[in-house]
Amino acid sequence: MKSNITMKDIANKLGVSSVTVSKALSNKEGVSDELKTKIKKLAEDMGYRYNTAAKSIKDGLSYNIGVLIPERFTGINQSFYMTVYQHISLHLEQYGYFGILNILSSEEEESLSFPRLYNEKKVDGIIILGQVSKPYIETIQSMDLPKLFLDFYDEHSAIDSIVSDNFYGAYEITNYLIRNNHKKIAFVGNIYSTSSIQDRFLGYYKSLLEHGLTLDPQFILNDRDKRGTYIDIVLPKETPTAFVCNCDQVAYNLYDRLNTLGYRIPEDCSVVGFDNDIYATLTSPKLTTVAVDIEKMAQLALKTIMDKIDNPDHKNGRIQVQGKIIIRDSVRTL
Amino acid sequence: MKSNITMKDIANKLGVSSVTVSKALSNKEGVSDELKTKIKKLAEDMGYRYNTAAKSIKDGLSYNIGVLIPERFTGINQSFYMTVYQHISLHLEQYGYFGILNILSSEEEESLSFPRLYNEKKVDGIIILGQVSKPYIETIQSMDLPKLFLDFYDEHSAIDSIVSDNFYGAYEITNYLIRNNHKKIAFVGNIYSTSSIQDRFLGYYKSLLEHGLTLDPQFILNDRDKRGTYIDIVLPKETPTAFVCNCDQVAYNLYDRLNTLGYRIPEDCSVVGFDNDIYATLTSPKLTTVAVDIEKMAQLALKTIMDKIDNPDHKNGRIQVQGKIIIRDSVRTL
DNA sequence: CTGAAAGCGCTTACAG
DNA sequence: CTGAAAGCGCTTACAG
Repeated sequence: MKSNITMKDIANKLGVSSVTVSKALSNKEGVSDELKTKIKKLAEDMGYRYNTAAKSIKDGLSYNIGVLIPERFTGINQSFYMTVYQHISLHLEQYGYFGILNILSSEEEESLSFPRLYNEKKVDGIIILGQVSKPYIETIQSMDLPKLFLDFYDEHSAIDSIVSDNFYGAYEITNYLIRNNHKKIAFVGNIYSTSSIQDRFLGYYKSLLEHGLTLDPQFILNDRDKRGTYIDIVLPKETPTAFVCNCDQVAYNLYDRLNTLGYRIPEDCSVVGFDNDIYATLTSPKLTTVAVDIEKMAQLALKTIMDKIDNPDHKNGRIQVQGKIIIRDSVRTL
Repeated sequence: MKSNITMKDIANKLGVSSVTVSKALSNKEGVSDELKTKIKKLAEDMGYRYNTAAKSIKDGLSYNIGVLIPERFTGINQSFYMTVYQHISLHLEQYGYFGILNILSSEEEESLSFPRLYNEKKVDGIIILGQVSKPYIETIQSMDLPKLFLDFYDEHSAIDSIVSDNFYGAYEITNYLIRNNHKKIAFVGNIYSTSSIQDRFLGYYKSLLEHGLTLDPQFILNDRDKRGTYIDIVLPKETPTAFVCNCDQVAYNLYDRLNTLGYRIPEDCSVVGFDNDIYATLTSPKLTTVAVDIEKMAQLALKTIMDKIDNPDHKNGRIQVQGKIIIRDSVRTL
């Protein structure tokens, strides 16, 4: 099987023109059925493969979508974004597209450089998966390409985004704790860190408000520093009966902390998380949490970016995807 | 900033030819330094982006590497291959390449269809990450493209492969158990399932042989069915004092099983794993295991595939990357 | 139904 | 040092 068969090669063998071969292989009008069949058969036999690059250069599309993940979200213990990427990659199939992963290094983010993906016109659109710094958002905004934020958003930015419904998710799971007669409920997370955490915090707060519970500032527990590195969680003087953690991994960290201090879960303290990722089922007891609908987020993200490729003026604004509470064994009824 | 600036646009503005612009931007000989600087400056100002597709069509290279992962290795709880993919994606940077993930569906694997990645000439080489069926190996072999097996190999296939040193890794961790005075040591894994598991089993066996211990067939415990789905692990009549699990996830499953049956780890039973993935540190007690050098595997895989792109006759054969034992808390000295 | 011509954006080989 | 010509593999618009 010779390398690099082109339409011309097929055309020559059959004594027709490459235009005819092109039409036949892409099922266009204007070729007799007989010839069409003959061409397809020969193409198959010769091991012909379509050269996408040639098409790309014609219509200015790469048929690739870029997924940009900031380096700090790609640690060995943070499989969430890779799982999202996996779903995206799977659904790209139905659009005839492929996905290119570009991990954004911290240096690039700080020096505000464009991702290589962009400089080399490798993609027709780009999904930014995971919060980037404010200045870098401007860099992204200046890119001449359809773009979409996934799993975060920025108030000042006009860029479309798709997020899980952090606010109502946290609201509902806090309601669940209150229905189980908890009153001293702490929130675990750095509420200045990302918009997701902030929204989850506010959902938690809304639930407290609705139930006439006061928000004790001591019950907002920090889980990470400014750069996103996890820190030891410091418990307040009075131990809460329940903890709303901003994500499952932090719930996992909290389990450790509580165990070390001699508290049993859920006998002494109830804990809930958010994300329903691998940490939720690997802990003991298994974690009650809010499941993010990764499937739907990936699907919507692709639909949106494809719409924008077709029509650059297409606007979706911020779309929130509802999650659902998964009840496991980490909450006790008081 | 106008969309789609080309070299011609820059050339027109400066009253030079596009050939000169091409030379200037790629730092070729034959343009005065003065003009070169002027061209680069203008390109920057105009927001020019290089069109890789045009280059692709010239030299027949896509500057992409494909990573093919069989669907069954991409479950929510199987982050290992995604981690490997992540490392690959990171190292691709230094070659000026990008990575395209193609998850191979079970239907494609069964119907022996080429991955879409191949049919559309999207990549210059392909890394198959995770064992595929024997018939599908032949399909891969018939692909007219540099290819490499990562984390598995096939004896009949002439395709280069990079694997972690399963044999010696298992050998050494079994030695470690024996040094801790264990004598009744079981192996957990379906030894007909993949070459990795087989090799790990044989390393375990070598250790037994060397220490004059007999291999009791009842001490080979099955962990999965033919299709790779995990099954309940059935313990032998006489309980071993130690278990060599073929991977960390199975060790995790075994922990569950042993706990249910009332055995404590490591007081009653010692357990070791393989891979040092997320399961190793999320279990309690933390798992003593063999760390696979993902970093080095990814690096070698890329080096090899790039060598093959440069020279299709390049042959590496099977390369084994040494792992190392990570001692944690799941083994007790008898 | 079939095909010659032109063009997508770049590079290479050659001429001046 | 600079550029006209040809070509990579395909498609589109048009002519026959």
